[in-house]
Amino acid sequence: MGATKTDYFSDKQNEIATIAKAIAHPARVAILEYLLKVDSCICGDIVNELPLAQPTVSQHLKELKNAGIIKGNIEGTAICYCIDEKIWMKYQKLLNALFDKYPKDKKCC
Amino acid sequence: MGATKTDYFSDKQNEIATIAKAIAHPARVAILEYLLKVDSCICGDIVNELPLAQPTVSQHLKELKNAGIIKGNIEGTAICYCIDEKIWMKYQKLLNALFDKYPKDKKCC
DNA sequence: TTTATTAATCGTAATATTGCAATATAAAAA
DNA sequence: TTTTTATATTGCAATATTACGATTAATAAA
Repeated sequence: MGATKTDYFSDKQNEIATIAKAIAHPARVAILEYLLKVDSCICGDIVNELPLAQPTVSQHLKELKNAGIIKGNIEGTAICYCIDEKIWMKYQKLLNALFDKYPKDKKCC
Repeated sequence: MGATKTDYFSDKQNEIATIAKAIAHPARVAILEYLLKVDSCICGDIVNELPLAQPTVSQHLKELKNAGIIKGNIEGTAICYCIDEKIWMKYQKLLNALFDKYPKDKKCC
């Protein structure tokens, strides 16, 4: 098979899995860290920052865009990428909500 | 290809990607939420909780174990699963460190 | 010992992901 | 218009993931 049975799970469970999937590749982590570091829109030098071919980087950018994490504005020939603050905060909250569920008073193990 | 070029990225970037990958499936999110909800070691009823076949659940449990997130103690015929608190907290911190990098005073977009 | 019971492993099919060369697209520069 | 520059898309090969039936392994119960 290979296809995830998303129908069997709740919307929230699928959403968390989708967020995690977007971050589940070191190249995409590197892209996000770079966007966070430069603290501005990046026009064009993302490909030069990564040790991957241009089509590969473009594909990873597409996945981040599909997840809503980043957005791109056309700026002449280049495209200006940056993190979507609203979605970024939303995803942080969703992941934290999962991690915060750990009980304060553990009863075993 | 299909194989991630982990050599090209930093240990931290790979680590974050690995954590995210472990959570990047709704079944694994469901397993974690269940373990968090019952707040105790679970001996045997994880398979019944999920809408997937036993070998599939076993495989997902294996991935969570490989990521270090859960641990299993043999308890008679059953196996007692629970979340590894230390790793759980560590992963929360690592993900939060990434999300917290968002600049307080954004300069563009 | 024989018979459940529970979970892991094996084998395999279907699908997804990763990566890149080649090509296409679109806008700026000459 | 032609050329350059920057990014996207296509097509494909290699590998990974997801899922499950069949089987195995290990312990408990009869």
